[in-house]
Amino acid sequence: MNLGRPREFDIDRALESATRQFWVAGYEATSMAELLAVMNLSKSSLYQTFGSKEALFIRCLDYFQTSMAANLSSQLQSSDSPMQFLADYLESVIDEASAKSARKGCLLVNTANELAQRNPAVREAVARGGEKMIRVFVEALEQALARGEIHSPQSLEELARYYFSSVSGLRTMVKAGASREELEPIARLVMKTLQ
Amino acid sequence: MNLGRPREFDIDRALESATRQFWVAGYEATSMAELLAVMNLSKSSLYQTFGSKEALFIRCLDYFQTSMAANLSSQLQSSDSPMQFLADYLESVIDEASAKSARKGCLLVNTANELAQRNPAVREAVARGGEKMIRVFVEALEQALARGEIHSPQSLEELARYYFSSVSGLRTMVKAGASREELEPIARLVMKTLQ
DNA sequence: CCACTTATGGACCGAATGGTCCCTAATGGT
DNA sequence: ACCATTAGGGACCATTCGGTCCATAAGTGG
Repeated sequence: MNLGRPREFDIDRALESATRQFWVAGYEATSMAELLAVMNLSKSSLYQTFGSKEALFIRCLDYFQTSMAANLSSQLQSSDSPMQFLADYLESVIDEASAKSARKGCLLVNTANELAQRNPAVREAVARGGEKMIRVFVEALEQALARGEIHSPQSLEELARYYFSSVSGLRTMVKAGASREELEPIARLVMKTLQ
Repeated sequence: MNLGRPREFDIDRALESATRQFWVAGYEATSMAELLAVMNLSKSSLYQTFGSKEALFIRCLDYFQTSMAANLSSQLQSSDSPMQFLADYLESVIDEASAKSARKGCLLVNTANELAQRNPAVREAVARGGEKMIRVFVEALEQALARGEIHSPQSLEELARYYFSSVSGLRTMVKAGASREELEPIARLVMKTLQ
């Protein structure tokens, strides 16, 4: 039984717009006014549905996390080789360096740096998302191991964390303005370390 | 000829206080009111001396960069071995993970992620600072090479950038709440890659 | 059709934002 | 002594911030 006036907007669409805004500008630099504009909502709808800026942000983090992990998983599945998948992802990070559009990076990494350590709820959401990404990387490494493409004595868990950390580092370099020429050798070293 | 009433505060001391504040809270989340408090200045003094929040911030970035590079250099000099110096620095990053106090990371890395790509002047200041740190790392690697502690065929420049990127990645992991146990294996992999 | 519930638009809010301005204080040069 | 120049205290400013509230609209179940 669905009582009351029906909602006129789609929550997921609204979340997607909000997520993009937070992604580009960060949490602090995004105002409620901007969110209302991109989500195309009235103030009361937003507050009634999401409660507060912070609550909305955490919803966005989870939304991002979910779609990001699904995306990565499907890319892994459709990839020829798991190691190639990992190399391709590094490459896509580097591609942002020469992109004309905003280098927005990864919302989880941005958030980890901006306010994860100041806000416990945010930190947990970031940790959840990071863990999900790492699970995908572990899966890729498992496949690689089965194919004999990995000879490292490290645990796959550790390798996946190393890879995730390396991605985060590359992302920081991209944001700081590093060039593709500077980043490529780094990515190659990372891939070499995995094998 | 020094005309006019003499300044009653020490610019470097004021910069140091401001830097610490930006370091802990980030740019957006630091208000002028907080800056006035920690710098112990009146509004007019601050605006007369530094011009604006953004200009002050860039002064802070340069202040940070200078003292940071000097610090690293002296640590390298007083270290037993250059590779040990690099390993120690990674360890100091990891130490923050178990620290009770705020995990403030590195102001340059924080800034790269928060607003380097939105603000060109800031991006340049961050790039300057990053380059300075990389110079120290290159120096360490040169000493290590001379001692025969490096066998990698990579250029030292590339290795130094790899190392810097790895530090940035570790810092992100720390901010996201990773534990020392998760971080140690990453640091070991990084050091292994350098050799 | 009515009662109830939920959604929406938008006026309104106090507090905080970064920044300006003016008046007075303190110095050096002449 | 006095004037030019710079420093400092703090009132003041428009704007923006995140958030609340209320009247009205739009549905559903009885």
